[in-house]
Amino acid sequence: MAREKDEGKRQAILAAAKKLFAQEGFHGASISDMARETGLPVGSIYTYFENKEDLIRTVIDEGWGEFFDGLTLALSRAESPERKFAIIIYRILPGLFEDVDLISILLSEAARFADIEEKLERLSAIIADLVMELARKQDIRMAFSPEQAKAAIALYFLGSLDSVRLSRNAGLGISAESIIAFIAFTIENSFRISLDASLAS
Amino acid sequence: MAREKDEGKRQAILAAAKKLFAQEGFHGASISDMARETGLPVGSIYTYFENKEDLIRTVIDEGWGEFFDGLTLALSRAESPERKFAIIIYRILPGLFEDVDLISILLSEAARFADIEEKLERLSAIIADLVMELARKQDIRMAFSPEQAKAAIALYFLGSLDSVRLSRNAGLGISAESIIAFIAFTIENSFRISLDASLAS
Amino acid sequence: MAREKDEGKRQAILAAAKKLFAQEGFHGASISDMARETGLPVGSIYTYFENKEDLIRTVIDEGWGEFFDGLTLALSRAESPERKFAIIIYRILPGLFEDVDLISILLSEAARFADIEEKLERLSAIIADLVMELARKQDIRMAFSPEQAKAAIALYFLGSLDSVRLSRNAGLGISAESIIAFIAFTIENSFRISLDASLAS
Amino acid sequence: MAREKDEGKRQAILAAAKKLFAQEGFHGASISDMARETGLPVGSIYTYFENKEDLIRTVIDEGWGEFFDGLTLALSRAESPERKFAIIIYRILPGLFEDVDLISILLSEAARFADIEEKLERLSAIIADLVMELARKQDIRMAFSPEQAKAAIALYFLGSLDSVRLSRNAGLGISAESIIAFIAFTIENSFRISLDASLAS
DNA sequence: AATGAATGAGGATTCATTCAT
DNA sequence: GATGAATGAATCCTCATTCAT
Repeated sequence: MAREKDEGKRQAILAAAKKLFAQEGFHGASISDMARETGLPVGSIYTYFENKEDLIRTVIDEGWGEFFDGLTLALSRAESPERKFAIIIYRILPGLFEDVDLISILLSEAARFADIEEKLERLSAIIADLVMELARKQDIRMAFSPEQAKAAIALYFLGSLDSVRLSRNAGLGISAESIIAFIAFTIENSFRISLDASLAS
Repeated sequence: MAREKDEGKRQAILAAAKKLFAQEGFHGASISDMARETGLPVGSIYTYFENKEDLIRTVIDEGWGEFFDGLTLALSRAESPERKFAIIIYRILPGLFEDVDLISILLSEAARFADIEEKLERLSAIIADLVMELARKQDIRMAFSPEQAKAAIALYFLGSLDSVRLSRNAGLGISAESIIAFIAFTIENSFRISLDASLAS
Repeated sequence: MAREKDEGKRQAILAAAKKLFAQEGFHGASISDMARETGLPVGSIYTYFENKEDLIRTVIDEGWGEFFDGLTLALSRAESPERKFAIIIYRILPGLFEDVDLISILLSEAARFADIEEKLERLSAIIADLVMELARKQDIRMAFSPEQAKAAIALYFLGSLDSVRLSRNAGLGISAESIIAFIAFTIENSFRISLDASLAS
Repeated sequence: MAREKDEGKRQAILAAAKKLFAQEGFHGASISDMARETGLPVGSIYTYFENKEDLIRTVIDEGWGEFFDGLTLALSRAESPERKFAIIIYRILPGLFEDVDLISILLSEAARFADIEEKLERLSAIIADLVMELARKQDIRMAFSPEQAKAAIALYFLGSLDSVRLSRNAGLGISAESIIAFIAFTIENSFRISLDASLAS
C-alpha cells in the first residue's frame, strides 16, 4: 500500500491557514505562505485540500463545528435554563473568545465563505428557546417580537466577537472578561436571576 | 473652476474604491478595477492618491469623518441628553446604517487600516459622557465600571454595524429598524426614559 | 489466469488514453485523468507503461497495427485487384473511419509520436502496387510519376482521415459515406472499373 | 500621452506564437516560451493579447484572413474559370503551402480554435461555384451531388494541407510541387481543360 | 506487485506601480 | 498634468514521475 494521508500534516496546514487567513484575509494569505509556515512543499497543500477556498471553508467549518458541538453538548447536559446560561457565559463563550483567529476569519469571510446566516440562524434558535424558557419560568413578559429578539441576539453575538477580535488585533483596550461580565449583567438583569460562575461547573 | 473638475474625479475614484473595497476586500479589489469603474486611466488614480493604501485610508477616514462630524454637530445643537440620544438613534445611526459599504470596509479593514481603536475610543468617550449625564439626571447608579461601559458601548456599536453589514451581504434577515428598535429599547429601559422619534426632529 | 486480469487493465488504460489523447491532445490529457477514467491508481499506469510517451506510442501503434494487419490480411485473401479495392473501400476504410479517436491522435501527433512517414510509406507502397496492377490489367498508361502517385495517395488518405475527424470533432457536415463514395468514384473513373460493394463480401 | 501600443511588438509576439504553436501545439507551447522567443517580459504578452486562447485565435484568424482575402481578391480580378483555377493552383495554393506553421496550427487546432467548419464552408462554396461554372461552360454533367462535391473539396483541401505539413514536419518525401501537380491534373482531367501556369500571371 | 502521497518545477495570469510620451 | 504601456514578481494550481509502504 502507498503512504496514508498524514493527519498531522493536515492539521499543520489547517493551523497555518487559520493563522494566516486571520492575519491577512483570504486574498492576502497565500498558499506559499502556508507552505513556508508548515515547511511543506506547495504541492502537498493540494494533496490535502482541493484549493484555497476548500481550505478556508474547512478552517471555518471545523472551528465552528467544535464550538457548536461544545455548545449543544453542554446544553444537553444541563437541566435548568439558569445553568444553561451560566455554561454558555462562563464556559462556552470564554472558550470561543480564546480562538481569536477563528473569530477573525468568521467575521471577515462571513459573507463569502462562512455561511454565517445559517450559523447565526441555528445559534439564534437555541438562544431564543433558552430565553423563552427562562421568561416563562420567571413569568416575565418579553418586551419584543421574535424578530427583534433575533436582532438582539445577533447584535450581542457579533458585537462580542468583534470586540474580542479588535481587542487583540487592533489594540482595543477591552478584555474578554468585561464582555462576559456585560453579557452576564444583561441576562441577570433581564430575567432577574443570578448567574454565578459556579453554576457552570 | 479647474479645481472643480479635479475634485469630481477624486470623488469618483473614492466612490469606486469604496464600492470595490467593500465588495472584494483590500487585496481583492484592484486599481485597474477602479480605473475601469470610473472610466479614468490608471495613471490618474496615482495623481490623486499615493497608492492603494492611501486610497483605502482616505475612503475610511472621509467616511468616518462625515459620520463623526455629523454626530458631534448634532449633539452640540441638542440640549438635553434625551434629545441627544434620540438624535443618535433616529438620525445618526440610521444614516450610518445606510452606508453599508463604509461599514463593510471599516469592519474588515479595522485592524489594518482603519485605526479603529482611536475611532472607538473617541466615540465611546462621547457616549459614555452622555450615559453618565443621563444617569446623573435620572439619579441612577451605574451598575458597572467605566471599563465595562466601554465594553458595552463597543459591543453595541460593533454588533449593530456587523448585523447591518451581514444583513445585506450575507442575507441575515435582520432589518436596520429592528436593530434601532433594540438599541432604543435598551436605552429607554436602562434609564427609564422614553425616546420618541419626534425628539430627533 | 493472472495474466488475463493484467491484460484487462492494460486494455482499459489504453482505451482511456486513446479517448483522452483524442479529446485533449498529448499535453492536455493527464495521467491522472486516465487513472480517474479507468478507476485505477496512477501507479498502475506506470506498471503497464513506461511513461506518457510510451502510452501514446502504444495507442497509436496498436491502433495502426490493427488497421494495417486487417488491410494486409484482407488483401492477401482477395485475388483480383478489383476485389482488393472493393475490400479497402467497403470494409477497411469504413472500419478505420469508425475509429475517430485513433484518427485524431494519428493526425495530431503524427509528427511527434506517430512515425507517420514510415506508416504512410508502407501504405503507399501497397496502394501503389495495387494501382499499378490495375493499370496494367486495364492497359491504362499511368499519367503520373511514382512520386506524384505517392503524393496522390497521401492526399487521399490524409484528406479522408481529416474529413472524417473534423466531421465529428468540428461539425463538418460530411458523412463517411460521401467520402467513401468519392474515393470509389475516383478509382472507378480512373481505371474504368465498377466497384460494387458486394465485391467486398 | 502614454506610449502607443507597439505594432512591431504585437507582430513579434504573433510570429513567435505561430512558430511555437505549430511546433508544440496549444498546450505544449507556453507563454513564457513566447516571452523568451521575443525577448519580451511575460507581462507584455498580456498587454497585447487577452490570454493564450486569444493569441492562438488571432494567429489563426489573421493567417487565414490573409489567405482568404488573397484568394477572393485574385478571383475577383480573373475573368474565366480557367484563369481562376490557374490562379488558385499556381499562386494561391503555393503561397498557402509555404506557410507550414499556419497549416499545422489550422489542422491541429481545427476543432478547438479554428472554426474550421465555417472556414471550409466558405471555401467550399467558392470552389463549388467555380466547378459548376466550369462544368457548365464545358458542358460536363457533374457526376456527383452537392454533398459529395463538398466532401471532395474538403478531402482535397485537407489532404493537401496535411501532406504539406507532414512533408516538412515528419519528413514525408512529398513536395508541394507534386501536390500542386496532382491537383492540377485532377482539374484538367475532370474538365478537359489545360491549366498552364502562365495563365496565372 | 500495488498503491497513491509526495514533490517542485512550471503552467497561465494578475497587479501595483512607474515613467516615457 | 494626463495617459496607459511596461514590468516581473507573485498569484493559484497542475503534473509526470517516484518511491515509501
